Amino acid sequence: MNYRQKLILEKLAARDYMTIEALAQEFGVSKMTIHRDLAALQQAGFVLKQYGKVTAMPKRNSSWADQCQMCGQKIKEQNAFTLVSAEGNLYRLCCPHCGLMAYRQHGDSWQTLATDFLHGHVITAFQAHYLIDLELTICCSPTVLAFDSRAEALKFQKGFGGRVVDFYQAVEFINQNPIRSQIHGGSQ
Amino acid sequence: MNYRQKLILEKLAARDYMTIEALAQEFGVSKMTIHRDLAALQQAGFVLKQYGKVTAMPKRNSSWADQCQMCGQKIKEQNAFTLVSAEGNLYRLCCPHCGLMAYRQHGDSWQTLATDFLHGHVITAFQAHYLIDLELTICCSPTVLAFDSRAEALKFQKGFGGRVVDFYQAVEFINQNPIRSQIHGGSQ
DNA sequence: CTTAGATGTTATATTTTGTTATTTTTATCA
DNA sequence: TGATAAAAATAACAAAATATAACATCTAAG
Repeated sequence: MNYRQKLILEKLAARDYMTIEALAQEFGVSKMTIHRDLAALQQAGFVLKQYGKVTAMPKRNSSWADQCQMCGQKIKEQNAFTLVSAEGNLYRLCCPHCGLMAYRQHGDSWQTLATDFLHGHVITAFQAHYLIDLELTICCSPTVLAFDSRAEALKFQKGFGGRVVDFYQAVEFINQNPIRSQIHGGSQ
Repeated sequence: MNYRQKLILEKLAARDYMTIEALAQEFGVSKMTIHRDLAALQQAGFVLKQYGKVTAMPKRNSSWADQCQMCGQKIKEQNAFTLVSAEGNLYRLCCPHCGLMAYRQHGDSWQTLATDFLHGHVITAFQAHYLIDLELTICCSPTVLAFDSRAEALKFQKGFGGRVVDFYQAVEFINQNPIRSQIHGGSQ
């Protein structure tokens, strides 16, 4: 990353977004050069290029939301779900149920993280095991629980029933089960 | 380090960056000589050469984050990962899992440090040995543990399974996001 | 005088940037 | 919708800026 690219990031930190045109003007350089800078920055995961403008990727260590952006409930770390959409928006959800719904809405996500329900550690959502259709309601209904270990998920299932599925099967499950609270209508 | 090189460092401490051209002028010396000075300073880790410009390396005594900048968890020193990117930004991560993910994002980094999981001392990440695919979850999943000694990593592996790999293999492991129905399947 | 180390000069390689032509995306209107 | 125009992105190439290598020159110490 060169010095101009660093400056671009600093400018972006202050504003909401910037146009390619404006950046080219400010640095007295061609738009092509800015395009190249932004391509590099996007490659490195710092910004998001968007037809004429750039937005900064969210800083994930600041302003950690404590309300679910899907259903509004207070988020408990033990069950939390985090999603960074391809558009660069950060979503914090209260549980895999809301997390998977958000994933469905924002589809092509840049990063998706779930929390192991038993140990409370963070897991890559794609690799997690999900327990659905179980005889227990935690947080939202229909309840979905995330587990790191399939063995533990199966043990949990012994007591509470349901099915242990992978990420995409869980998304499919959410798709088929109409739910009550939905914030945005936009889906593709 | 000669006297002129010491002066270059002093000048850089004051400003954000300097051009090779300007330095050559200020010292009344050819650009080639400045190039040689900067090559030496960069070799010693004091500056960063950047096609026409030099910037000083960051001072690492400032604002030591205690939250992982990848997943947000509180950082335990025993497992911490530190990354100084080429442009001088400091990243603190909770474990090698997040550390390697950050490395993937920030690519060519100036300095990358892991912590030996058993003894807690800092090691150069490139020289460390990593245990992946193991039957134990620490901090994040998929768990990656860093060891200074390969022998100790192998002993650890005896009990908890997994594979001992080098830095680049570990990065490769993190790069892959396989959708696996079973994580702790004892793969060798 | 000889030699080692530092510096300068020149030629060549590499990187970065700008320009143009072409393709892709978005907006507009019937 | 679907056709069309406008805006923006991309690719390919040429030009400019910078870096590097090889060698020449200078200086100081022995």
